[in-house]
Amino acid sequence: MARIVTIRTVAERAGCSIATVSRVINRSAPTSTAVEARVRAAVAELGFRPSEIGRALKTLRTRTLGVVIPSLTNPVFAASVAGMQSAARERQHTLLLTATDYEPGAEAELVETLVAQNVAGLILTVADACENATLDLLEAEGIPYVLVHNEPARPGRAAVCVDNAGATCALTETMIAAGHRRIAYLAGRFATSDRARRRFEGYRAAMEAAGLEPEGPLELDYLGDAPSHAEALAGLFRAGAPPTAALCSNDLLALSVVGALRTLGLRVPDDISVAGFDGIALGGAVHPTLATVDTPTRLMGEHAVAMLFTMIETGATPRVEHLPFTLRPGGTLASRV
Amino acid sequence: MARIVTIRTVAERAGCSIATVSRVINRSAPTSTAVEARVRAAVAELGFRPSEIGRALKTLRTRTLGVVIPSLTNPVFAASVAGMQSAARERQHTLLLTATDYEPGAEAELVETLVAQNVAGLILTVADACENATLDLLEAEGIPYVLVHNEPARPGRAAVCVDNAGATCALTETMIAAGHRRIAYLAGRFATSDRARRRFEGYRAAMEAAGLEPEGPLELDYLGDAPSHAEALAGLFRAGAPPTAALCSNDLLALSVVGALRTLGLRVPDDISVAGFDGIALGGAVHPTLATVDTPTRLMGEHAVAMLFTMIETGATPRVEHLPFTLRPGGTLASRV
DNA sequence: TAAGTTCCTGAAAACGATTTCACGGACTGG
DNA sequence: CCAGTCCGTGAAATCGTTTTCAGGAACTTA
Repeated sequence: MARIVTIRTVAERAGCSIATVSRVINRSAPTSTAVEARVRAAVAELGFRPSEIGRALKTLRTRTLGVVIPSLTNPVFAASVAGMQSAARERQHTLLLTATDYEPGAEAELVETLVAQNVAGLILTVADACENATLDLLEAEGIPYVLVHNEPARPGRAAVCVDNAGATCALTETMIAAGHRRIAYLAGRFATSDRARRRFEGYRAAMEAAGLEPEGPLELDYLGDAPSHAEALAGLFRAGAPPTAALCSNDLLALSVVGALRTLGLRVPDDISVAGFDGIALGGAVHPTLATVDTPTRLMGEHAVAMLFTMIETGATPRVEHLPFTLRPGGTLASRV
Repeated sequence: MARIVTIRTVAERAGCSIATVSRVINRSAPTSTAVEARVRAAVAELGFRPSEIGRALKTLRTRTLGVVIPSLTNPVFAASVAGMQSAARERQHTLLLTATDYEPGAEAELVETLVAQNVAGLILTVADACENATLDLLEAEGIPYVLVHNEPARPGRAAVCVDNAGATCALTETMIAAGHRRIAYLAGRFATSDRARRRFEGYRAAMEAAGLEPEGPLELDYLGDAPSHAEALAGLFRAGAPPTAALCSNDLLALSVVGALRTLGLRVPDDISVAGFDGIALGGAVHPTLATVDTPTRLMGEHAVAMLFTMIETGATPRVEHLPFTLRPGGTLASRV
């Protein structure tokens, strides 16, 4: 039923060949004004839109970018995808979106699916940006890609990210300056996030620089709910000297931790301070507001698309772009001086 | 560079024709075990994946579903897209995702783009499901689509949604039962959401049934921030008899309103109760927790995909599927008895 | 006027798959 | 042993574009 009007229909109507129609549509070669007018009229009357598939088959290039993220449920990824979508739309491209749902083997499979669709390029957030056979494959095949959120240690991989270690270091220094000495580090599962590892490094560096003993990390199930977190956290306070502050590897975790602490009868920030990482919008809507590292999530998505396009068009060599972060003060972080 | 290995390469390697390779891959016709083994070996050795584009051109049908939503930034839409993605993946399909960013003319343009890509079907959340030229166009072209979140008054449009009016009515009744008499209704811009209108109807019905005077709706800028909301809300309380409760047309608005009320020096729920609609996860993470209507957002996305597939495969006639909602009690809603 | 340019146009060959059609070989049954 | 079936296979057409190549008309220039 759909797509009954092809370039051939238009050519017939305009009384010319399909080659000429193609030329008019793409302005790929000069045409006489008379013919051009007839073709444009025919296109309008028939409501013709060239099939992206026919075009893609010939050129072996689509106007589509493949996206692989862990999950849309995390507002961080949702925001960066929103940025990608808007940047892609500006360039007349669309997004082929896939999510791994934190399933280990899914990355490779999804990338394969996307490559089979001849995407012009890929934007990914992966579990591990260093040892990653899938990325190696993309490089071997010469398919351009950009990482978002990931911060590859190894050079040669294109990425848009923040300085995770530096930001966490700065945040930790702020906590230390506020008088905290025993600061716990809570992380989502390291296995699914090299970012959590980088952030932990920043925490450790700051603690050691201040002559303090870094703890943890205490790994919490990323997908866990507040009750399961409460149980895990209770252990921290059975010890002789409980922490006065908890640094969480991301905001979603931090919000869950605040809730869990509340169920344990602890007041935030009076009994314990909490801080997160990411800067999701809702951190500012809750009470007390969440102290965190504000990262330009949406902008990261936009920049990733921009970088991907320059790679596609100019064959530019991959590079890592660090976007600025800011420390966002919040009610969950109190002074102990 | 990419995709140098085609079905022809495989045929050569396996010593047979491309037709046979196609048959083996798709099991579309019986083949001798010897040939089949050779083909499978060749496929594996060469790492061949059939081009979706070549396939699509011949069959005029892709394994892709087009999605149009207002914005990924709203967790409601992010969650339903997550559901779509997972349901689509189960059926070996991918999502071509687009967002209007609440821009009025964008719907038509995005649908056109998606149709040009020969999507197998579309899933949309539109501003107005009744008077909608874009949907009429899809019907005229015979392209299957399913609405999500929208609740079309007019029959003949496929949709997955909740009973917006009924749910709001039930929520309003709960508030009335809790002793509230003056209940304000706060809505995002009606222009961009027929859902907000349906919900308001439910509120009005419940108020009138209880012999109370419905108010408003007070339209707040959906994209506005807490300060701008605070200003608008201040007016409500300058009047002689301020409301004791505020019903918001969605959770994001409700959270923002709670924050705005706080800046006005009003305590929630002591001075005023607040309730939302949608049931976003973060409503349960804040303190006090947000009273709301819990809608199965992710499930709606999954069901939309399921419905779309039955329409595609069996040509089933469009129908509206109502999913159940539940009233979620929360700390923002206090009793006035 | 003849020859050489330029410019516009159309015929036809891709691109990578699916699918129809026909053919040959290996059966089966009388 | 022959006719009739059946099954596996390959050649070729097809899907909707873009692009190359060559030809013809309309010029310019000598």
